[in-house]
Amino acid sequence: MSKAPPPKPTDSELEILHVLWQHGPATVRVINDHLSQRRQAEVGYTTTLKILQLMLEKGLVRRDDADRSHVYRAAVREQETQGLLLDKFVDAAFGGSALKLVMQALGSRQTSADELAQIRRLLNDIEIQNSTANSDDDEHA
Amino acid sequence: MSKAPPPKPTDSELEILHVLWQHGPATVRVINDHLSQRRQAEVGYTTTLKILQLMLEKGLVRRDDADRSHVYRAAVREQETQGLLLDKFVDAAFGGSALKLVMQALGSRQTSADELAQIRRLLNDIEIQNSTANSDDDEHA
DNA sequence: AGATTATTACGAAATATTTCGTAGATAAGG
DNA sequence: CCTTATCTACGAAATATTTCGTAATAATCT
Repeated sequence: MSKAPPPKPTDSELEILHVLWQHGPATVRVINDHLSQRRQAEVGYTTTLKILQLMLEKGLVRRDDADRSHVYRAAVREQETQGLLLDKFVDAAFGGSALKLVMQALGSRQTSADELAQIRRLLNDIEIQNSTANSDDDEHA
Repeated sequence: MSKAPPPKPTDSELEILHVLWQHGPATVRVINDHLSQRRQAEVGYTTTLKILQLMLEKGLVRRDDADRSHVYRAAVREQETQGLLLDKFVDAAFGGSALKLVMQALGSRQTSADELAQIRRLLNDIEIQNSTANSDDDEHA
């Protein structure tokens, strides 16, 4: 009885997680520099520090405080976190229909031929999985 | 000079918009009943009223106050609103990559054969549009 | 009419999130 | 050693969102 899954990150927390996922473990200074670049305005150093401290309490990051400048790293995986957020978002914005979301994402923006090809490959993979999983239905073939 | 596009709805506002999109114009009472059902706990009547009043100011809903019980209706379209939210979400959660979002949505959940077929149709449509839109490049053919 | 009920308007408390200032400690430079 | 810079911890202000209580008004019922 010790598992309390980390909660859904807030917007700021997610922004920090992006930095950690892409950059790897980093100090507050490094993270803050990245955030400041990503936005128009400077981000206060202690603002970033504070959010990281809150994230630590929530279990979203871990830290190594061996040195004076603590080093933070993500404690949640990118894909899992995105999956969690996606579930919530599908519910909130698309009434739970992932299909509608995909249709909207593909329909209302320009998608390159290369990306379309990737999606087709994924569709093929999924159908193969579906058919092997359903082999009871198909056994006559 | 009179266009101020309605802002991104909050979570509660979106929940109300869902009711209005599905049910059509409705009174506070009706909307509140729907919300109360959708959740575990009762929602205070004046809570719903208050949010609707704020939504009115923001231009997210319109109201007919001819009768004593005002009738509210959505002032933003479902698809447009979802598109707006999707853009923000793709940026925040997937670093701007709609492709990643689609892959995640399709990959990490079960998708029926019927849904897969719908997506294939959409992909075909998009490719046709891409090729006719690019006819400048292809005119030599 | 008088009492009860339903409704709107409005202020403000409750909650969540973001932001920053200040204090204290530690390191680094001169 | 003293000054300056950097860092952490912490409190709290600023902002956004949600929730609800109260008062005023209008409709309904007996």
